[in-house]
Amino acid sequence: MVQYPLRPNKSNNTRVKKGTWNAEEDQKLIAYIRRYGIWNWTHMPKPAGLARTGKSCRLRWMNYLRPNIRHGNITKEEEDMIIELHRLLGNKWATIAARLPGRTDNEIKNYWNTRLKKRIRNGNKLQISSPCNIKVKPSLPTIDSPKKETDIGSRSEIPRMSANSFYNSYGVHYDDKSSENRWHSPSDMIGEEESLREQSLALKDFQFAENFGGMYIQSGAMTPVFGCMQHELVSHSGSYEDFMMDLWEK
DNA sequence: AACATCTACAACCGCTATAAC
DNA sequence: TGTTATAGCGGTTGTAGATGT
Repeated sequence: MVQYPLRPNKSNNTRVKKGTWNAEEDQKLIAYIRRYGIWNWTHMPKPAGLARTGKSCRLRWMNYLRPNIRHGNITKEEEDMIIELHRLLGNKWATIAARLPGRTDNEIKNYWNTRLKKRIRNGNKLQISSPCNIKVKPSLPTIDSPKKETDIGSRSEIPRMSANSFYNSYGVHYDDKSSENRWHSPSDMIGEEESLREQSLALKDFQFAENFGGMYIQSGAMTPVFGCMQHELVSHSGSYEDFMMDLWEK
């Protein structure tokens, strides 16, 4: 869509392509991540054979190529959730996106800016067809820092560990040992029923979902830092504190 | 049919947070 | 403690396609 010319990259004098990604570039990025995983966005483009910045690769992956992205129209239910969550959180697009499985922050931001905002501007009240029953509670403290009540929705709500950027940025985990040699996705691993259960959790307990959302939605399939699989996250029967303690003791 | 305007959305940019050194 | 590298977020831009005149 957006077409930009190749520009010289100041740092290494290579030419960096900008603008819309084509199918060949998508294939290169997918193939590379399938083979090597995501180790460093900045240094990935060159070995992947892409004349793109790491930032551009990350954006393309996160917003379009990542498994489990839902392409297509926003449903009425999703719209209701966006409206309600925006009312509660403001422009915290990433946080709102974490409540809507398969939707990206960019997509939600665009939807708001191009459709919903206009309705407000025109003086039409945004009516929610069915209440979402979302309650915002004071946040739980994170592992390494106390929580402020006003900090709802910020990135700091995701439990931090030394390698936090690892699971934050790794949209997926590819298991070479898998006999089927294919991507794992939350629905692959935990099944539709568990996926629905997770969504239900998200609605029932905002904060619980906040912490799960950071790991589950952003990391896609697995949290290697914790050494546990997604189905362990969603099937944990105890409280959030119990869950975190279990992880630390592992 | 030709042109103007609008809409949707992919992708960019600048900034901040965090980790590593 | 300061600096640097990296990832992530939110605001904004640019353009293809749709719609209106």
